Formats: sequence, structure tokens, C-alpha cells
Amino acid sequence: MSPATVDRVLHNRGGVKPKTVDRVLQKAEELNYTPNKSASFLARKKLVKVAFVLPEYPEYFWKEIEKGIVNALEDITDYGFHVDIKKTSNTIADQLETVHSIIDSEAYDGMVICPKDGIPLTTIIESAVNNNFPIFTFNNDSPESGRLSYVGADYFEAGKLAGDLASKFTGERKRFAIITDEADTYQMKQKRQGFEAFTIEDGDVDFVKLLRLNNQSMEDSLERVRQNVEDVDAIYVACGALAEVADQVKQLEGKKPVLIGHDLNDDVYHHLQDNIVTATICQDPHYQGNLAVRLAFNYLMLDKPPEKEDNIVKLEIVTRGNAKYYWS
Amino acid sequence: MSPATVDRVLHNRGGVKPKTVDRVLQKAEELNYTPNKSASFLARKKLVKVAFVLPEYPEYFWKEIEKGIVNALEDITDYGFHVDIKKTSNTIADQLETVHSIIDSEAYDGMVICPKDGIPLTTIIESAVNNNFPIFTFNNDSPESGRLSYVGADYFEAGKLAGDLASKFTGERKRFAIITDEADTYQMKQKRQGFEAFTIEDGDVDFVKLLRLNNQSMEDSLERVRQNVEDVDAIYVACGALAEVADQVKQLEGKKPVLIGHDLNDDVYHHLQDNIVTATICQDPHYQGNLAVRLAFNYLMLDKPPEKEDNIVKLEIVTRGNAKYYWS
DNA sequence: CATAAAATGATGAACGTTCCTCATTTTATG
DNA sequence: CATAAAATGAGGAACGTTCATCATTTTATG
Repeated sequence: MSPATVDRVLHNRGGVKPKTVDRVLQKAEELNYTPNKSASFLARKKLVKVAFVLPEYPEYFWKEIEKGIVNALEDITDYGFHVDIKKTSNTIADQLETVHSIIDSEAYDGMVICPKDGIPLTTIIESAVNNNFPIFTFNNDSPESGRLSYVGADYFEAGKLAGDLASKFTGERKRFAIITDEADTYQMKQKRQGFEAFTIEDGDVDFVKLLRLNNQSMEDSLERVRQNVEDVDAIYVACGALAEVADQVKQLEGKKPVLIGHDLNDDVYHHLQDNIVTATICQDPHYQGNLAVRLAFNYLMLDKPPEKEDNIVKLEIVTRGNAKYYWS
Repeated sequence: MSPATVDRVLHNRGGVKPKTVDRVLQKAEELNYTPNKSASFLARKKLVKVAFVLPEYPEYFWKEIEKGIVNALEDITDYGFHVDIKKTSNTIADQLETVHSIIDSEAYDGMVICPKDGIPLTTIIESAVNNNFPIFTFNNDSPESGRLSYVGADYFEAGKLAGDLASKFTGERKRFAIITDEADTYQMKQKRQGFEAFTIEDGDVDFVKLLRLNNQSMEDSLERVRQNVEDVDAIYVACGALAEVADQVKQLEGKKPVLIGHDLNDDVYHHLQDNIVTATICQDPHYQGNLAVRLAFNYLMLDKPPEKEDNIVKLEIVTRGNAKYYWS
């Protein structure tokens, strides 16, 4: 039997009779054979290409993600694995177009995407996956689409954690407020529900009031928030406006409420230093980018399907004391 | 010019006249040459071997580290890089012996070690490094030894973070206690000083009392701690006895003080769930193990010296709400 | 300046796969 | 059962390095 035959079996490229296939596989098992990666990558002639589809927004977060991706790729160069990062505006239409062009171009062997909520994306992912085009989701899931695997956080848990923190950072009185905005995406709903779930389980919470920002008239609604927040002991900002809310809180007279939110940017970092923001809940974007690359690499280059359908990344608590590790 | 000549230059294996060396390097620069890793690993015949010297203790922590190491190695198999993990008892003598045998055996191309405090280890590391035997430190540093690079936490910062948390988790009154034990290692001193530094900077702290456990008569000293802690609002356990102290705190009547410490094990995990331990400060052992392997790999296999002398890993805050991501 | 030693240069065989090409055997079809 | 088509098998070149070996040139030494 020639190496070529064996290779055909190992890559199930067909053209080998079942009896031989068995013989090869059995022998491989017996000898505890594992292909040598160096040789394999070296001999492989064609590039494997993967497209990463990311929203442009919010900038700082995706920049960090991108660093994680690039960083993971550094370890992998020379192995014939290539990724293109495609940024789309934050509209569904734009993302759909990008995805279509990726699939139709037939230039890619797979895709990793942070999909917008809703049917259109689910549908196209589903049909691509059924068509044997592997897709991984990222940061925002689309479980019904049949994507191979998801990398990202559990936002319900994130909301619960926010509740846990709000409770720990406050004293006797626990009058809480949640702030969301109009978009009220799936992620935001999950966070809110998690926070509420915590307050119900906990029992010590006096009340939770829900405030919604209006993106059209941001100034007005922030003003309203400020007025509504004077009798509150902790505020949980579930939307992306943590820094803006912090600006308002900073203006409050007297004892300031505990302020908790998500993610980190330059403004939030400074509010942490000033103890206006007590804590912010982060996911390590670097790690996330890294993991997504590895999943795609393992699948496409090493024939290793993802071990789990969900790769839930950890939620990290960032305060003044450890912020510098998270913001560089 | 033959590939062999070029190769000699690229691996500065000598035997090439300076003019040629220059010519080659210049051309390489000009062509933006980077060696192909697959081909390089494949053609390389000899194994590179690295010894990891770890204390056996505390078990759970080093088990996690080991997982991180093994995990990093999985991505690297077939590349001719091999590591042996050597565990030593917690005595200096034992560690010295292990290190000597590693160096004398001449079977290794490098070493990663979590060195015990003190002159003996510093000395031997220094002489080995001067002798062109690369050594990386890990979890516990030995900067004067001239090790190539350190991977681990900044324990002074860890103490400060503990102070920050203690302050945030308490209300009006801030009467704190620090608990250490007899060993009072460098790490523990750093943590203590960091905590104290925070309390001084902060200004709001009423007092900090220092309690020292006696390892010989643990029961007695825990008993003593319990009595000394009734008038305290927050306790910071800087030594490894967080779970034991938590057991004592659990028995206290009335309002329990905030309890903060380091690391995670099964007992601490349960005390977090019960809200006896409010928060514990962790370093990701998985990541640490991973990073140490990569540093050694980059240095020995890719000729990439570590970018930084200190690879300070982040300090992570673990509470009931996110403990599950840290304990599996 | 003869000679040995050191320095430098060229050659080509590995490393363990992948995959193309061609030869041979089996199977399907009338 | 003849023939074409499909299935299977064997052989060997290529991937881009590393490194041992041998050939040649330069340098040191008396």
C-alpha cells in the first residue's frame, strides 16, 4: 500500500474500497498515528481562506477583537491559513450584502460572523451551512441557524452578575435602576432580565426602576435620567451609554449612587479612576478573537470540529484597582 | 550563493565572512524574508527540550497551571518542542537539587521555574544564564538572577486591589484586618504592603490590624482570629488560608465582615456561593501556563527573545456571580 | 614561500506529508 | 462476454527548510 492510498483514506477523498479503508484506519489506530502538522502544512498547496464579518461599531471594542484575531494569526502564519476581516456598517442590509458577496465569490472556505439579530441573517447562515459552508458566530449568537459554534458571553449571566455587584456595593438600602436604550437588542434584553432575576432571587432589593434612553434626544433623556436617579442606590447601565450616564452621575450632588455597566473605553476608564463608575463587566476581546480564529483553524486545517456548540467566555469584573490590565 | 550559506547566516552558525553576512541579511531584509515555520520545524532534526520546575503545592493551583501548559503544548506538537514537568517539594534544598540535576544532565535546552525566595536559587539561575542556558521565571520572580523574563502577577498591586475592594464593599465604617501566616514570603509581604498603601492613600480607612496565623497551632490561631475580628468590617487574607478563615467567619454571630482573599479552590468556591467570601482575587493559571510555554517556545524555536522582561498577568476579581467561569 | 589550519562556499539528501499522474483491477452495460 | 467506465492502487515530485559533507579559498606561521 502506498502513502498516497493511506492519504486518500485519511482525508476521505474517496476512491478507496471499504475493506482497504478499514485496514488503513485500523493500522493507524494500532500505530497511534497522528499526522505531522509541519509536514502537512508544508505539503498542502492551496490556501485556506476565512472571512471575519464584524460590525464597525462600537469602535474600541472591535479594535480589541481585531488585535486578538491578528495576534492569533501571528502564531499561525506560514501554515497556509488566511483570514480577511470585513467590516460592515451596523445595518442589516449592509451585513446581508457583505455575507452574500462572501458566499457567492466562492473565494472563502468558511466564515466567522457577528450576526445582527433577526430572520434574514439566520436564514442565510442556515442555507450556507446546509450547503457545507462552515460558519461560526461570534459575540452575538444565532443558535437556530445551525452555525457550527458560538464564541461569546452569556448576557443573562452578565445581568445577574451586575445585580450581584450592585447588591454587594450597596449597604442597607437597595434601590436600583436599570438603564437601556431604544434599540433594546436581544443582548440588552438578556442583561436586563438577568439583573431582574437576581433582584427577585435575592429578596433584599427594595425596587428596580427601568429607564430608557432616547437616542434621538440623548441630552434630554440623560437629563431625565439624572432626575430619576437621585433616590437610587445603584444604577446598572445595560446599554452602551455607560460613559454618558457617568457624566450625569458625576454632576449629582451629595452621595453618588453605585454605577455599574459594561465594557471599557477611554472615558469609562477615567470614570473608574474617579470612582464614578464602581465596576464594569468585561469580556476579554483579545481572547475572544483568538478563540474564534482557533476554532476556524482547527476545523478547516486540522479537521477538528469544535468541541462545544457554545464557547461561553468568562465575565470579568473591572474596577479602579485592576482596570489597567484591561485598558492599554 | 547556496541556500546552505544563507542558512548559516540566518542561524548565525558562524563560518561566513562578514561581507557575505551583510549581503545576505540585506537581501533578506529587501525581500522581506521570513522563514517558513512548517518547513523549518520539519527539517529540524533534533528535539528542543525544556524543563518546567513547579512546586507541588498548593495542589489545585498548580494543577490548573499544568493544564495551561499541556494545553499550550497541544498546539505545538509535531514541532519538535518538548517539555518535562518536574515537581519538587516545597523545600529549597529539594528545588536546588532538581535544578542542578536538570542543568548537569545537559538534556535540556532551557528551563522555566517558579523559584523559591532567596540567594541559593538566585545564584544558580544567574550562573546558568551566564552560561548561556536560558531560564524563565514563573509566578515568583528572581529579578537579580538575570532570568530572561518573568511571567506572573504583581503582588503589590494585588494587595492594593484587595484594599480597593474592601473599601468598595464596606459602608461608612472601614475597620480592616489583614491576615498572614508565619512564612511571610516575599509575595505575602508585597500583598500586605499593597493593601496598606491603599489604605493610606485612601484616607477613609479607620484602622488596619495585622493578624498572623501560626501554622503549628492552626486551630488556636484561627480561634484567636475569630475573636479579633468581631469589631472589623473587612478582612483581607493575604496567605493561603482563605477557606479556613471563612470557616471561622461563618461561625460569627450577627453581621459578618466582608472577606477578601486570593485564589480559588473547592472550599473557597462554596464560601463564595454562600456569600461568606465576598470576592477572591485570581490570576488565570491557564493563561499563565500558556504564556510561559510560548515564551520558551518563541525563544528556543523561533529565535524570538521575550519582548518584555516582565509579563505581568492581570488580576481578576471573582465573586459569586462569575465564579463558575473560574472553577471547573 | 611552503604548509597547515581556518574560513568560506557549494551540493544535495533528508524531514513527512499532499496530491498529481498513470497503471491496473473491478464493475456495469448491452 | 466484450467493452467502457468507474474504482482502486502505486509511484514519485514537490513543499522550504536544515545540516552534514566535501571542495575551495583565505589566513597564519615558521
